[in-house]
Amino acid sequence: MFIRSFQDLVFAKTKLIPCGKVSTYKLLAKAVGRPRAARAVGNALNKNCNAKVPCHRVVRSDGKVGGFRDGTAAKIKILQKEGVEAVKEKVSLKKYLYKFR
DNA sequence: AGGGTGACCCGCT
DNA sequence: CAGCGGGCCACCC
Repeated sequence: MFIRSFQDLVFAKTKLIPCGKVSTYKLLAKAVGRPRAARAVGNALNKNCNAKVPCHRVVRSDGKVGGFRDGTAAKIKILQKEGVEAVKEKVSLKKYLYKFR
């Protein structure tokens, strides 16, 4: 299918995040060509949390897990299942950060 | 068409 | 180092 909007582009990139890794809203925004649209990225994921899109693997640039449609706690729970350790709702980007190229 | 919202980021205090 | 405010962008009403 074809990408017809900024949102779809965000989903496409989010799907590329491998299991056990995480990415940030800002990096995602940059990957889609809108380095300043980190906010819009979060908005997009919030309205389209599909099972095909691992939106739970997207965290804030400071390492905080950020928010989640089903609750921050649930997001952390999933991340831990994936193998990502979260302390005080924060993850080590130095270890789990996945960079786009 | 205009205004308000949101899973954010950066800078200043 | 932590907290507060403003700025930015895309989507919905």
